[in-house]
Amino acid sequence: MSLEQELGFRKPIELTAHESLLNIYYTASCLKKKADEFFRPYNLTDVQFNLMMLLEHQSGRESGLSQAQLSDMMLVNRANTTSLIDRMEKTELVVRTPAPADRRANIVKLTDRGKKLLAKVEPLYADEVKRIMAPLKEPEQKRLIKALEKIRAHIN
Amino acid sequence: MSLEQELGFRKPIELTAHESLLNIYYTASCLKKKADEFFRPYNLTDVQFNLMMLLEHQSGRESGLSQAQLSDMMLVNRANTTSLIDRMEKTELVVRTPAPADRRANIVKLTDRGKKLLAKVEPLYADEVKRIMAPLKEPEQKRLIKALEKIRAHIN
DNA sequence: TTGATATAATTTACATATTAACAATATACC
DNA sequence: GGTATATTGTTAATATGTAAATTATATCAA
Repeated sequence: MSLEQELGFRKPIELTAHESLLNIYYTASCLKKKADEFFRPYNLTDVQFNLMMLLEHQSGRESGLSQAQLSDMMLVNRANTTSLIDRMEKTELVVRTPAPADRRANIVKLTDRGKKLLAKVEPLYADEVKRIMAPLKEPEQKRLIKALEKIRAHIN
Repeated sequence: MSLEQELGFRKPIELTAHESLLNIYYTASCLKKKADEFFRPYNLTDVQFNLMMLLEHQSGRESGLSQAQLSDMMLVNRANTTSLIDRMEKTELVVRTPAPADRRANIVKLTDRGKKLLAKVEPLYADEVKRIMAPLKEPEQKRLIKALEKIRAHIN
C-alpha cells in the first residue's frame, strides 16, 4: 500500500525523491512503534535494548564501552547518552565504572540483571526481526541496504 | 560505506534482517539530522514544515484540516499534535478555528506569515531533497519504495 | 429519547532527541 | 614545563514522540 493511501492523502506526492524520503521516515517510524510494543512487556525501550546489544556484542576484551563510544555507535549526542544511562542505572541494567586510563571517562557495563534480561530477550527479538523482514528475500535486502548506503553517502 | 564502518562496530551484524532494519533506522536518523540543519535558519523544524506542507497541499476546498486529520497524516498522535500546534500558534505560522460542523474539533489553517514562509522555503527544500536522492535513479527509487511498502505491509 | 459507545482535543507523565554552556581532565606544541 | 586546544561527561532548555486519563461532544441502538 502506498504512503498516500496509508496516510489518507488526497493528492499524490509529486516528487519521487520526496516520496522516497517520506517512505524511509515512515517505515522507520512504523518499525519503531512495533519495537516499542515488543519491548514493553520487558520494561525496556528499543533504545535501551540497542545499548545493551552494543555492550554485549561490541565491547572488546576489557568489557564495557565509554559513554562517548556508545554515543558514536548509537548516532546520538553525549547529552542524551547521559540521561539514558541514568535511567538504565536506576533499573539496574548497567553500571558506570571509572575508566582506569582516563579520569574524565566512564566505562559502562551490563549488570548481571542486564545480561540475564538480554539473554532472554535477544533470541525473541531476532525471531521478530526475521519475521518482519521475511517479505524481502536475502538479495532484495542486500539491494535495499546498498540503496540506503548510497543515500547516506550523499547526504553531506 | 557499511553501517558497521560508519558506527565503528568491531564486529559485523550477523543477521541480514537486522542489518536491514538498522539501515532503515540510521538512514532515517541521518536524514532527520540533515533536515534539522536545513530548517534551522528559518526557525522551523522538519515536523513543523511537514505540517505546513500538509495544510498547503492536502487540505480540500474548505482550506484547513482538523487536528485529528493532521495527526493521521503525520503519524503522530493527538497529544503530540496539540503541543505542536501550540508552538506553531505562538510563532504565528498557523491558527486554530472552530469547526462549523463539530463543536469538538478545531480546524487548523496557515496564517499569511505561514503561507509566505512556506512559499519561500518549499522550493529550496525540493532542491535539497532532489540533491540527496540523486544517487538513486528514478527506477531505483521506485524499487526502494516498493521494498519499504512490502516491509510495512508485513509489520502487523 | 435515553443510555452506551466512539471521537476530538487536552493534560500529564515520561522517553528520547537536539543545542549550548560548563567543569574536569588530556593532549599537543612551543 | 606551561599554555592552548580538544575531549568527556553533565546540566538546562526545548522539541518531539509515546500512553493513559479526562472533558466535551457525536453517534448509534434499543
